[in-house]
Amino acid sequence: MDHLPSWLLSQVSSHAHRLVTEGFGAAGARGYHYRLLDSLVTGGPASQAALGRRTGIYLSDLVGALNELESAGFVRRSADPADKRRNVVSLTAAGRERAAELGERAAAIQDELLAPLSAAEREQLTGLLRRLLDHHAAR
Amino acid sequence: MDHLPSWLLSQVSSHAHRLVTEGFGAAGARGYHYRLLDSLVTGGPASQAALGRRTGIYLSDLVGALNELESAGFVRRSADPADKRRNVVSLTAAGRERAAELGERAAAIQDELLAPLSAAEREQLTGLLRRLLDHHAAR
DNA sequence: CCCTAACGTTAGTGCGTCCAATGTTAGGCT
DNA sequence: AGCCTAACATTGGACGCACTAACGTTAGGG
Repeated sequence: MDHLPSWLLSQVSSHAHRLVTEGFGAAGARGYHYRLLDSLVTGGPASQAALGRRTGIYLSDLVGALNELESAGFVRRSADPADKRRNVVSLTAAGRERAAELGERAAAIQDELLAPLSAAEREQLTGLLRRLLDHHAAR
Repeated sequence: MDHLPSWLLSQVSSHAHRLVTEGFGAAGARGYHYRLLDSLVTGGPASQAALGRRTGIYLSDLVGALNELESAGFVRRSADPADKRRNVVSLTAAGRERAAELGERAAAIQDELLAPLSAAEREQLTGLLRRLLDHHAAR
């Protein structure tokens, strides 16, 4: 069975997931929080629908995650004057700090996950994964 | 964010997971079933504890998965005469057939998942993943 | 002979992904 | 203008997988 890439992938991903939930969990966060904050940092404010497209998170799950981030003061929902259907989600100052904090944790997690690989191998891996992702993300 | 391997890994793994659950789900199975049947084919009969070690499935989850496989007639639990604590889990004839059927599906899923990669690249990928897995599986 | 460890089982948690249904608002078509 | 369809935010639910805690039973070593 250990010859099948999907098995390997799921096993490695399971370890990765454990590292991520441990690392973020120790800070009282989870994967969705980081994904959202990071997307807001690099992509700017956006409606929830746009945020969902950017992060790959389902709209229904986004609601809950944003509720958590909002009541923690990291994020703000404001009505879009140009389109009353939309909430414009943006970072607060605290949210920007939080994003930086979680970013550092993410880097540490990265390092632990990829510990056995050289820098060149890490790039190889990300290149291959990226191509797989691009292929499948295109539906 | 798309520069972080753990993000890539989780995204790719998410697509892989979707393909797997779709592929197996269409046959009324799920990942645990295939993992277990395959492990029984390649590793022979074993106690549940040993099976858990071989597949990486938690003992507690194994119970449920084996219940499903057993009531479908694919697997048999028999008391180990040498150790009354153990159940020896073994394949039935139907189970062997089922394993072959799911194996074919697994191969098709593989192919779909790795479609954009050449044979050499697939080996590169599995090599890298395997090294990550070995590193982290060693606790 | 007792203590500890291994075994199988039950129950419950958490995260991430996904689907279905609802009410609201925008925008295109006629 | 009015209608219809699509987009948006939200709720409530489901499932797969990983993981923990607790329990009773049995083996085996000190």
